[in-house]
Amino acid sequence: MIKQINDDFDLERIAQSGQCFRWHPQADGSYRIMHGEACVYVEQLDSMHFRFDCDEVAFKEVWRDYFDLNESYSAIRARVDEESDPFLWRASECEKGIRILRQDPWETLISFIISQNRNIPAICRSIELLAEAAGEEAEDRRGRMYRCFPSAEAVASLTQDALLRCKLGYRWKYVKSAAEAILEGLFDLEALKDVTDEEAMASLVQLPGVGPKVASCVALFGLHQLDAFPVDTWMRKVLSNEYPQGYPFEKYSPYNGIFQQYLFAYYRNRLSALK
DNA sequence: AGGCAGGCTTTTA
DNA sequence: TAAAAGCCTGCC
Repeated sequence: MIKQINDDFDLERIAQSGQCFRWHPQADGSYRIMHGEACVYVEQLDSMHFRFDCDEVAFKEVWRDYFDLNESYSAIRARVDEESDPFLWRASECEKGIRILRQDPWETLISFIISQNRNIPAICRSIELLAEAAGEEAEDRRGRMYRCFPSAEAVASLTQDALLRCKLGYRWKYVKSAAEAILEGLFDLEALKDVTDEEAMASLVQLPGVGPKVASCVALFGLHQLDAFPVDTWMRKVLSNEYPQGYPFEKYSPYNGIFQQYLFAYYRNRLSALK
């Protein structure tokens, strides 16, 4: 099924943006993308055309929403002025095509708890091991098996040893207690979609192993709060090197998170070697 | 009280 | 050997 998308949409840039960990490049040039219970193959044919290996119903009910295709990123990007903010302008020109995926809040929470103090290949490996250990098995459209992201119940039932075999290290306790809090109804992730990003952050940081960085990633990537602005080691460098007099958050509200993605990707993927 | 050093598992380059 | 999309604890 071929779709024409008339907006910023670049699979490779999204894959390298660090927001998703279950996009697997295939030999045929497509990505195999797992999301909750679902799996799809997507191939970019040119700047506007994409082959989705799924039926129309799945596209309408799952993937159009997941890729946030009802939002115009080019319109949001047009808010940046080359004269007044040349660094962000260059970053957004170079990285246009990134979109903020509407990922599952639970999967996002666990993924970013796992991400702390680790690089991306290691994060992806732990998530696959966790899916292997506790996720339901399913078959994709090409007849290959895959593992869904495991439920809170399945994760909560894993032993310390099983979690350590997923290479979680000291984070195993954080993963387990987050799963237990959700399972016991002490923590309602879905309800956080309806509160402000400040309130969601305040709530998320109460979970053990969740600090400001992980909480803002969950708000942005899992709750689709587009104003959330994760600050990690790379963003600290961007802010101190490029915006020593302060970053204009008010100017880009309520889309600070989208611009954060351009800055982060631009700095990490293109400029880091130069500095 | 609030800031800061040190520790934490493992992988990657 | 250092750094990696950090966070927690304990100390001052």
